[in-house]
Amino acid sequence: MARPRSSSAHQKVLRAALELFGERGIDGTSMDAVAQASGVSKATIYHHWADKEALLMEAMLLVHGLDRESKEVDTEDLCRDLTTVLTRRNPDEFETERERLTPTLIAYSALHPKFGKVWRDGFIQPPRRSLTRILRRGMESGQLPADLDLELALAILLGPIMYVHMFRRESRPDFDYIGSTVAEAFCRGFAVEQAKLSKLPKTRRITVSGRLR
Amino acid sequence: MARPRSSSAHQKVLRAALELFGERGIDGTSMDAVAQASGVSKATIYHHWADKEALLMEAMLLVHGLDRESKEVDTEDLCRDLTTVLTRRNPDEFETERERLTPTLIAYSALHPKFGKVWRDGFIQPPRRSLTRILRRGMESGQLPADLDLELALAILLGPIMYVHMFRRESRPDFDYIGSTVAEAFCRGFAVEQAKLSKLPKTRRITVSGRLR
DNA sequence: TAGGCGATACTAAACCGTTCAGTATTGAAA
DNA sequence: TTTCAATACTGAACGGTTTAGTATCGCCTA
Repeated sequence: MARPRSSSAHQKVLRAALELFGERGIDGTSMDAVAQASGVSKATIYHHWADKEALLMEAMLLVHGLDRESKEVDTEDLCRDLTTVLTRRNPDEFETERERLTPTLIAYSALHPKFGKVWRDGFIQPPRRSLTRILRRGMESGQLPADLDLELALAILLGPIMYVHMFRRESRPDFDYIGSTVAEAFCRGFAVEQAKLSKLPKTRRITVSGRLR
Repeated sequence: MARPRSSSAHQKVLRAALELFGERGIDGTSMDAVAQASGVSKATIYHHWADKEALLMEAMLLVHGLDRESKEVDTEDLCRDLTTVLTRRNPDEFETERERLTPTLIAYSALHPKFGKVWRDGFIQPPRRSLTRILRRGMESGQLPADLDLELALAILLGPIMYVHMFRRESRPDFDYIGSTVAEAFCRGFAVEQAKLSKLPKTRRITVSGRLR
């Protein structure tokens, strides 16, 4: 028909929104500020997005990567598979923005359950599912204890990475290094062969799913 | 002089603020809402605190426990010491409030560096220091590799607990269980005796401070 | 009787979302 | 190639709401 929407304006707004959301928080960023920073008029912004939340949602999708191919890995080598998933980088170009946005999204998700569900389903669950599949295979093949506490295992694998994301941002840590180290430490700590070699007295053995025995 | 300030009003405001900050976030909580919820007039609130940030600060101190005895532990048993620190509960009565407030504080700290510094110095650093001391002893005594990457070790120890706090709040996890399991897994993964028994091929040995060799 | 207290009104600023007149840009018909 | 209708964009203004913080009252108590 007639004039199509300017995708350049669309992109400029998204970039500016990302920048500002990360810098000042979501509540701390007014639509006027987005308009000014992007150079796109507020009226136009409201033609492209219904409201601030819609803009936030698309910005989040952009920064987290829209594709999210969650290719599965299965190389028989438990530790290698875990490492692969834990060191998998997101399609990056928005790494900085994502890093800065993450704390804000955590808080926002805690306060807005609806948004939180979308965020978690889209970006927290996928790696959890990949890891879960690998762990289950390990349990079935006997490499891991059959009564492994999955929830705890996921926390042990993903927690350190999140921790570093959260508190060591300025020191620009090497996430590949962390991911592989965590995976290997996990395997050492939980793989059945290792457990059998443990010299820890039985009373302090880890049962992993139950408490200490 | 004359009439002293009502400590009851003071407490009521703090409690209400905690409740609301946790429930709606900091930016999402107006001083009017605090006044209404506490039953204390806004004028009185501003007699007790200079501004919203001062109120937030005191509320945070309250919820995190003002005392914070950071008793050191040293029982020659590395793993036991780590477990002790990781399962140390805070003086509780405000557990619920603290749990709810944490995501908000993470975001707020990321956006307000000044506040963030106080928060981290007060409540993130102490356990880190305790653990660091224990880890150093382990390195000196030879129980841990001399070139252990402290930053990474801290992430591995504290990350899983934070992860569970963050994402598994509803499932009411048992933090003592997590703390002790993480400590023991860490010891298995990194203690030198265990490492020597490792059957992993040398090329996949973990050097812990450097990358993979 | 000095000063804390509650109630309420107030200010100045910021916010979101809407509206509108005027201008620029487009695809398609002529 | 020209024309034209349809739509997007700008810039500015505006309404209604909310905010942090101040000010002004009497009332009440240590």
